[in-house]
Amino acid sequence: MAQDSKKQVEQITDMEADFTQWYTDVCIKAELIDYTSMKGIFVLRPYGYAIWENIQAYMDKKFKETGHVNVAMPMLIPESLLQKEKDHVEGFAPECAWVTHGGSEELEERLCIRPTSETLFCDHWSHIVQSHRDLPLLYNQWCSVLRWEKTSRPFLRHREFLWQEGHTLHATAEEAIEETERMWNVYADVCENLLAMPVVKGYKTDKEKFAGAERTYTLECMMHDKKALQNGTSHYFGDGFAKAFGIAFTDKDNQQKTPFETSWGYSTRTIAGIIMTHGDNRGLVLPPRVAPTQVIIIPVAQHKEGVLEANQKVMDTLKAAGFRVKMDDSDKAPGWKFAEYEMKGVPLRLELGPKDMEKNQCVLVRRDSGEKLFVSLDGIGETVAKLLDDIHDSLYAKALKNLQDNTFPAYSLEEAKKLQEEKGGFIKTMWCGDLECELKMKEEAGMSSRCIPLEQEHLGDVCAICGKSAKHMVYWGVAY
RNA sequence: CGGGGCGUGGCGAAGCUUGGUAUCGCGCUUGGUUCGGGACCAAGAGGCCGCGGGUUCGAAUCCCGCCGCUCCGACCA
Repeated sequence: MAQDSKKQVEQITDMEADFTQWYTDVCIKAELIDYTSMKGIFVLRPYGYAIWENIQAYMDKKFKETGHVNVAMPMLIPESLLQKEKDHVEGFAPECAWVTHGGSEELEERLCIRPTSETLFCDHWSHIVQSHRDLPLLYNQWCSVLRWEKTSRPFLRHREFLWQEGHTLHATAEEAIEETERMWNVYADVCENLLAMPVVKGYKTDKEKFAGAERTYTLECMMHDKKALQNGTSHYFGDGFAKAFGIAFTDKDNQQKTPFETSWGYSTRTIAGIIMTHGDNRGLVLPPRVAPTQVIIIPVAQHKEGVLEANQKVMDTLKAAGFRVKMDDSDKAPGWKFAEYEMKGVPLRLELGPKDMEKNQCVLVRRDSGEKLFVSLDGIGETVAKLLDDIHDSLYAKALKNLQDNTFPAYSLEEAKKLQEEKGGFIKTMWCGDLECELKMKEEAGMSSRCIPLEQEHLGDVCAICGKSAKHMVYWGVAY
């Protein structure tokens, strides 16, 4: 037994010993991802991709319910197009990859592989928008984008990554702002109700906002190591892009007007969030609503008469009830299977052997708590449904506690620095709104502003950094 | 882009100091015994030792150059 448990811990580095290594181990050993011969470009393996597919299915439904349609834009952006909006090109040009040749011939104009598609949507819209009757345009696309990052890590920062990018165009600023906030709320719903990840909702400071945006709304999550992960952003562009691209429409009053734009994106980065929010030293812990397999059935003593049939019957019942269920009837030892599916984060394990068959019961084991339950096979569907909901709720509660327990107010730069060094997490302070203070916080305490939360608290009247009159309460933290 | 670490069957490593037939564990294949927390026995398969050059009778090992991965910084919607 001692040897067995030793073998288990050798598989995955303890997160307390080396959080970074733990994270990488989980990504690889849970078979989410594989490295390729290209730096920063990864294979999403079937199990990892299946998580994304579940997120995709949930989000796509929400997008369509809120009136959006999917489109497919080109992968390449001519340099001249990218350069039309000044802030935008300054933000993205340094990390663009360029296509310079077609076959053996050098191109007259080089083409950027899309790092994001604002410019493509704008160019397209400038062709098709004429009347107020053409608005709003509520578009979304599922695609991959390329950003030539200097350092990369699985899910957290890829050079190529999968995401969705929504782009919308509206007749009025009010409508566009409403849309930006609507999609921000959709993202919050995804985080909380699908992924069991509590969020801090707020908007970015000027320093941290998206290149070309007037306002960036963000969702900030806290990871197990108390670092911040930005999980979904929604941008209000005003009419800046529309003006730069010459998009105009004739309004009801026969006046030429410039429309207002939004964009919002959510990427596979969220899978890093799932891992670092819920995972433990045995591996991945998946929230039930995105888990590719919600219940893994492990027949015990499967060579004995009737065991496989009994297990098959339970699987059929659960499948018919709409659960994602698998049975592992391979000839591996049961202990191996237990460890394997724990590493892969399957929320519930169902064991069924001869002893259970006699009693018309099975064993259910929760991945999140390890709790072992002996339950009747009658009404197994209802039992599983309730347990999966319980697991979701307790994962959320645990993550929320981590967020709350590690968020601290500070009233001076010195205090913020000390809190960051000793405790980590989110530090909230009052702030005057000046860039210099933001830079000073980064310089002295190593923290960037995470967001100006929607729910403001009055911690005092003056900026914790410079002592001048305060404008907002800000969350600070070390970010991924 | 700066600093550290590492490149040897699928994975993890030993061998390198002191040059001389490619080793070990896990995994994989086949057969058998097992089966309620990572089973056991037996027989097998699998290698441009990261790449290129040099020294040498002979290089995984020594020398020069390059490439890649990884961690920590800086940078990053």
